[in-house]
Amino acid sequence: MRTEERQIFGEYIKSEGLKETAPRNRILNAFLNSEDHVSAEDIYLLVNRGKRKVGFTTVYRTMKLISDCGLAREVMFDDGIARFEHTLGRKHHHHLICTRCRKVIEFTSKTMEDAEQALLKKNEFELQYHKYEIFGLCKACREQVGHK
Amino acid sequence: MRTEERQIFGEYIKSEGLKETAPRNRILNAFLNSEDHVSAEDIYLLVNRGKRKVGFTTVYRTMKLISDCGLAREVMFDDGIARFEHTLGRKHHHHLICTRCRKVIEFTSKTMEDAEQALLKKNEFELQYHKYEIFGLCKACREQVGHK
DNA sequence: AACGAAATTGAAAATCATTTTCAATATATA
DNA sequence: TATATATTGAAAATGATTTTCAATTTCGTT
Ligand SMILES: [Mn+2]
Ligand SMILES: [Mn+2]
Ligand SMILES: [Zn+2]
Ligand SMILES: [Zn+2]
Repeated sequence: MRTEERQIFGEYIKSEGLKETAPRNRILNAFLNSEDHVSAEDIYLLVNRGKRKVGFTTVYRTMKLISDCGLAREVMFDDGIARFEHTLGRKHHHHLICTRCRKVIEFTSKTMEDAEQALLKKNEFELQYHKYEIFGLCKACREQVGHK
Repeated sequence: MRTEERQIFGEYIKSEGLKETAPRNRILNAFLNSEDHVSAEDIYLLVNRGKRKVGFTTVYRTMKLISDCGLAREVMFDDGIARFEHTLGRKHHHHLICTRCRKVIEFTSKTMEDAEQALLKKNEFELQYHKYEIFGLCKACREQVGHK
């Protein structure tokens, strides 16, 4: 499984004159088997469930490679912890983040993108990247907290 | 000048059983005389231009008081440095940030706010706060960099 | 005006995610 | 297999912010 991703990573490694190693493959596997928005620590824990250990440093370095070759994107919410999400075959999107249970809902909005285009034009601003994050309570948490 | 702000701060200090001190007043003055989006370091430098020195710790602590009493809001862009902006009499807004010269343009958009409302309703999500930050090149930088 | 309880100050140490350093180890090409 | 080059990971460094704590200041009460 995840043949395409592994191939992209392998080719990137080769093209950069880097070497294929066991730690790198284990980290790539952990990431490919993970759900969205995993931190370096998440990966570190996933990768080190067995006997052989991989260091934190290598996790950080390899997640950078995985990002650089186009398989992941680093997102930074409000807690100072970088997280990685899959990018292959995924569309650009933004996030609704539950401050209680940390659930993340992804969204896109044509209306908003259009409004942004107009805004950029009006301010003669050239977009490089943007982040739109909405923090609050998800449905489940809202019910548990008793907000109406 | 800035009578109202000083009064709000003074009343907050009193109501919390805190004490009015020279360092606090100097930091408040520096903030009140500053433009938007100043960092703790900015305030530290402004406050320490003269003879008497105020420590970094006190700047951080006092900026928290200034925020807590409603005169400032802490905003965190992409560089890991907290900045403070004035809130008294200002409307909610978001930011266009030039990655080259660090100029910040504030904006609001009724269209976007409406789209967000629809999004929140659709996802049964209760808003607490949100951030919308657009990074790119301002007009001046675009011209200097030679982007069309 | 002086007293004294309580708050404040700021230098230094701690925090915490992430990065850098560097000696030991692994990979890949000849 | 030899060798050049890249990788690893423990430990130290980083950098913004917070915490600690002994010395100092504030302010209501004598
Ligand atoms: Mn996402
Ligand atoms: Mn602003
Ligand atoms: Zn939730
Ligand atoms: Zn600019």
